[in-house]
Order: sequence, then C-alpha cells, then structure tokens
Amino acid sequence: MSTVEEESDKVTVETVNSVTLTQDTEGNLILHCPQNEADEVDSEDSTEPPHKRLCLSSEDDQSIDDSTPCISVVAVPISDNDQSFEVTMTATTEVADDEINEGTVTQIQILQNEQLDEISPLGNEEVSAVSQAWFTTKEDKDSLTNKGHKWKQGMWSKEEIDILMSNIERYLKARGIKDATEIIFEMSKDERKDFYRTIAWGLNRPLFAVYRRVLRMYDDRNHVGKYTPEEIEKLKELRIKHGNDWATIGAALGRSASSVKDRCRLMKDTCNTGKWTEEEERRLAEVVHELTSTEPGDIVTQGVSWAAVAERVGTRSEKQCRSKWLNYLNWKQSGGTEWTKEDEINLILRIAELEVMDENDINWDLLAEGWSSVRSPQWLRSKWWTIKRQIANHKEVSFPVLIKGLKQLNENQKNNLGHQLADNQSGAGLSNTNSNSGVQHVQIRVARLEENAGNSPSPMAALQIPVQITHVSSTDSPAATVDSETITLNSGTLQTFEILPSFHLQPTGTPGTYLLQTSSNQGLPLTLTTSPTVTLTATAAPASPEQIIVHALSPEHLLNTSDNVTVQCHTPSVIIRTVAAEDISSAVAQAELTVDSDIQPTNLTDPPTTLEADAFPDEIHQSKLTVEEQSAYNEDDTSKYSGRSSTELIDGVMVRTEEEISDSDLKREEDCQSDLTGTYVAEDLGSPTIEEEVDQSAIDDETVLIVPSRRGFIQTSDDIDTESVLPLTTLTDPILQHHGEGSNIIGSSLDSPDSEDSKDVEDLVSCH
DNA sequence: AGGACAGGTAAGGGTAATAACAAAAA
DNA sequence: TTTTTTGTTATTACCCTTACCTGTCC
Repeated sequence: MSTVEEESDKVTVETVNSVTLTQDTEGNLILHCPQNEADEVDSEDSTEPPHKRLCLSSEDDQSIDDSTPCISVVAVPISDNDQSFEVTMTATTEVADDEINEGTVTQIQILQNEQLDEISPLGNEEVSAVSQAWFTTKEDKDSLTNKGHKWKQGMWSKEEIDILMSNIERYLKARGIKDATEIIFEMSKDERKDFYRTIAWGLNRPLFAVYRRVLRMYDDRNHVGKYTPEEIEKLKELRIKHGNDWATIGAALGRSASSVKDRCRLMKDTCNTGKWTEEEERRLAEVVHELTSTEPGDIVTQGVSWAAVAERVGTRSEKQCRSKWLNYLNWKQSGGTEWTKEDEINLILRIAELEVMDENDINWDLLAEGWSSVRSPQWLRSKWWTIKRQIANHKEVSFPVLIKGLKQLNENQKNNLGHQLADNQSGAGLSNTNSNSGVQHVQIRVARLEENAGNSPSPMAALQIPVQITHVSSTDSPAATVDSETITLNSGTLQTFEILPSFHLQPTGTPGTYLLQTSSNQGLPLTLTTSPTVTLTATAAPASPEQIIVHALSPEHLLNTSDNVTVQCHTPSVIIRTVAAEDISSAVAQAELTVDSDIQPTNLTDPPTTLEADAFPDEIHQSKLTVEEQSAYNEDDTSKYSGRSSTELIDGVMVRTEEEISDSDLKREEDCQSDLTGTYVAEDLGSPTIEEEVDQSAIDDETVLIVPSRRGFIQTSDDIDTESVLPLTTLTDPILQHHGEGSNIIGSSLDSPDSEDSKDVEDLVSCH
C-alpha cells in the first residue's frame, strides 16, 4: 500500500443517526435526532410509533412544544487547538404533542434541561419520577414499577457519567462554587438541598443511586488502589479492634468504609489461595447444591448465597467460591464442553443477531441457555470481554460498530491464513502489533482528528468534508401529508436552527442529493449562526428528493456553486454527518444558500468531480448513501433492528459507523464514488469492516466514510473560543441524554488517550 | 404521633481488569 | 531446551442494590 504517511492516512468514519441541529446556551452544537427509543421508556408504548418529525429546536423554548425531539447529539470541539471534534449522540423519546403522557417525560426533561441555566425547578411537567425520587423502600419501588416506570440499573455507562459530570459542572457554575466536594462533604443538607435532584437531570436512575455515585466519585479515599501488605496487616488489627465499624477502620487507614469492608471480605483468615484441591471442589459443589436444593449436574447460576456457601466451605471466601463455581465447577459437573474458536465466532454472530444497540441490553442468561460450552452467563459475559478487547479501542466505538468489526475480523481470520493477513495489514500501513494472527489490537477509529496528520504538510489539506447532512424522506408517508416541516435555518419562527454560517449545496448527481459545502474560514463544519442568511426549508412537496445529502466540502468546491438552491424535503429525518476537515484553513468563498422547496439546485458543480482524488487527496473519505438503500432501510429494514422501535426505522435513522481507513482506501472510495456518480451508497450500518489489504475492489459495500482530520472542528460560531469548548469529559450533553436503555450513543468517546498510539492501530476497516 | 424527607450503614451480589499460572508454539 | 505467546484461572479493587436505620421537619 502506499507509503504515504501511514498515520495520516487513516481515515475515520462516523455514523450518526438522523438528527437535527440546535445550539445550546453554551454555544455547543447539538444535533437532535428524531427517533425511536421512545419505546422503552414507558412500557405502555403503543405499537404505533410516535409521530415523528424533525425537531429543530433552538434555544427558544417554543421549540419544545411543536417539535418532538428525540435524539440529541452534541458535537463539541474537543480541543481548543486542534479544533477536532467529536459527535455524541443519544436517543430520546419522541412523542407527538398531544401524546404527552408519562412517556414523554423524557423529552420534556431534556428540553428543560437544556435550559438548565434558568434553573427552574423541575417545572410542572412531570420529570422522571425515577430520577427525582429517592425511593429506597421496596414500596416506593413497587409503586413506581406499577406505574410503568423503568429505570437503569447496573454499571453506569460512560455517557451517564458524562451527563452527571456535566450536570455537576453546571450546578457549580450556576452557583459560583469551584469544587463539588464543598457541596458534597461540607455543606449542610439544607445548603445543598437541591443538589442531588438537580444533577440527576437526564439520568434515569433513582436519586439515591445518583447520590451514591457522587459520593464515591468525590471521595478521595476511594480509588486509592491496591492494598499494601502493611495496610493489610493494619487492617487486620483494626478489624479486631473495631469489628464491623467500617467507617472507623477506613478513617484509620485513609480508605473509604466500603473499601475496607470489601477488602475484609476477601480475607477470611482461613482462606486458601491458589489452586483448589479436589476436596475443596467437592465440598463447594455439595454445599451449593444443598443450599439451593439442586442436584449434582444441575446448572445453578443464580440464587446462591455465596456468603453462606463460603461459610460452609470453610477454606475459601465467598468470592472465590462464586468464581470457582460459575467459571468452572458447575460447568464441569454438568457435562460442559470446551469452548472453541467456533463458539467464539458464534457468540459474535449471536450477539449481532440480537440487534441490540447497547451492550447492556444483552440478556446473557438467555444467550447462555443450552450452550454447553458456556460455563455460565457470567462467564460468557467475561468471555465477551476478552473478545471485545481484540479491538484496541473498543471503548470508543459504538456497539454496532464493534460487532461489525468483530464479525469482519473473525471472517478474515477464518478466510485468511495468518501470515497472509499479517502481511497485508502491514502493507496497508495499518499497524498490527501482532505479526501472526493479526487478531489483536485491531482498532476501529472513531472520527477524530489525527494528531500526527496535522504535522505533515500534506496534501490532505485539500480534503475536508466537514459535514454531511442527509435529509431522508420517510418512506412510510410518501404523501408527506404529515410532517412537511420547514426547517428554517435561522429565522423561521417555527423551528429554526441554523447551520453553517455559509454553505453551498451541490447536486451529487443523485436526484435529491446534494452536497453542502462550507467554507473553511468559518472555522467549522457545522455552525449555528445567528445570521439569517441560510435557510433550509423542508417541505412536503412531493417532488422532494428522497434525501438530501449535504456535505461540507473542501473550499475548492465552493467555487462553482450557485448561491441559491432549494431542496425539498418532506421527511422527518435528517442525517447529519460531521466530519473533521483536514486543513480547512484555507478560507473559501462563502456563499449562502437557501434551500427552498421548489427550486432545483442550480449552478452546482458536479459533485462527483469534486470528489475526485485530486480534490481529496489522500485523506478524504466520503460517505455515500444510496437513496434506494436508504429507503429500503427505512421501510423494510425494520427487521434489522428488531430490538428497536419501529419508528426509528421509519425515520430512516442511520447509524454511522466509525472506522478508520487507509488513505488508499479513501482514494478508492472516492474514485468509486465518482464512478457511482449520483448514487450514494447507503451507509451500511455496520459497515465498518476490517480488511487486510487496502486493495479491496470491493467498495461495493458502500460504507460511508468521512475523513476526519485533526483540523476538522465544529464551531458554534465565529466568535467561539476555546472557552466554549466543553471539556472532553463532558462531550455528551447531559441534557440530551436519553433516559432509558434505548439511548444510542454513538461515537461518544472522544478523547481517548490511547488513540495516540496509532502505531498499534491496525485496523483496517474497509468500506465495502 | 406520624410520616415525608434526606441521608446513612452494612451486607452481599456483581463486574472489570489484572496478576499468575499453564499450555502451546516458536 | 529455552523463550515467547496465548489461553485459563485466580485475585481483587470497585461498583451497585437492598434492607434497614436515623435525625429533622412539618
């Protein structure tokens, strides 16, 4: 593969759901995506998908009423200097105005949250009863459950933590407090009275859970790390002296009470370590079966009181007992078979089949059922973890992307000889740390700007595809009777929002598909400006294009574009892709475009050409969407997402995958694209694939690729400065966070420190 | 007196990450 | 045989929920 700086050739693609843009009070760009997920929030959901529409809500409150926001995406610059940005998106429920009922709570909350600054206490609308209630009693819980409330349990996701942190930050800011610990540990209950309730905004968790989380987070005696032998000794003494007074013991050791309590649980004095003797195993099995009234050979994975078991076993702690049982003994005794590579592939496929958008939605018990080589649901889950880690940056990519990547990876492994793979990979410039199997350390890149790339003067500068906006018409209502919405960027009274300070639309060759170009000097691909110049109107006009794809292109392309273009859309969903542009520095003429429903784009340069390799030297990757596919997706593909609400599908939500591709890939893509003139390849949902060689003639897969460059960025406005940039940790706007399991967060990771080691990156994600 | 509120504690089930160790491959 | 790699197990630092408790205020 080309020898061009490998680092820089990596291209990242990002997939997003359909969204709309808004800007929050802090100047952050927020993409709202109408959609699905509404579901889960309230169990009672009727089969009828909530009425969806575009919701372009701006800061003005009105948007609340007529728009029904659903998904929110926050795109924020993550770094002041490099202007790189990431997009995080979450889904929220969307409901028609009149349907407001409990199910809409989410939405309301979000909107309100958006205006958190004017901290008006929860308002009258009912806020999530869950996040506003302490409910520590079983009665409270049952009561809420009976009312149809559901809430999140278990480990907090990164997104939730982001929200929490962001909420806290806002709270502090609003009150001029610098350190949250002041509130948490120093203030009186009265002084902090609305603290927890306020920061619980957007979190579908009981207030008490939020409270616990916060305490742990800010307790510096927590997370102290490994206990030293000295500490263990001291702990033993203190234990004798103070019994179970964990607070006292913890204080003496400089550890939190729960930490010392947990540590003590691990060290019963009679505990053995290391290999279990046969006698111990026999005893364990006996005790487990006895206490659970089961027979040897039965599979027992739940309902075991491990403390009681450990007590009876005598020589092992409860954790040792549990671990031994769930990871080995029970399986052994019930005639389990060995786990094979095939099982592994199977696992990936089965998980993929589940179509869940969130790993937490996987029912491991169900998955493990009847699978003889699976030792226990818990074991299977941990197995999954080890598989997942084959993708170096698994934490950064969305779940669907991860699955896709793993599938591809396994296919490659199956189809290629190890060495071949390795060779190809290295040739492609994708680093593969592992010379043989090539399995390890594959990395899927999230749209992020590459640090290194920036340093090289490279040609890539020319390639910038900062933003792509796709408007998809909903196939379900061809008549577009319903939502013919007007998206007015900027002045409309209705839902207005503004995008790019200036941009151009270019026909792509596909009817209804245009490329939106932005000038680079705006600084950002996506910008919400106050200037009333740009208006994008989507109407129900029948003639409306199936979709409008707007791309922010490199400056060069702007030249030939005409100023006014009208685009008609009668569809509710908008897909916006944001991509980092490489070196957009070169200012480009900025033209303003107005999209009208009736007008056809004029004077637009032929997009295909612009997409040529020249225009986009090595770096740019363009994503394509095919109208057909898109439509198909909308109407027929529901099955694909069985796990999600049908509404989502209808809306044509697309999930964008993020991947990294080599520049050659990009080029190919581009070429391909130009060939396809007019045909936009649908971005296939899980398209990121990992390929070993750059050379894949198979671009047919139509993955959408966008090239991110470290220079890409999103700015809310020209005057935006670094101040307005949210810290990395708060990329996810809490406000937007969706409650409930349905939240779809894509590409939320951002900062990932590890990304730096692009050397290890070996991903090859192909765009098939 | 009773109940809601706002915390708080301890117990215990569970997870994620890693350390240790063993088996296999080079 | 020795070394390196890979795969299992064991360990452990933390996490989270549950059940129950406490003090204050109305």
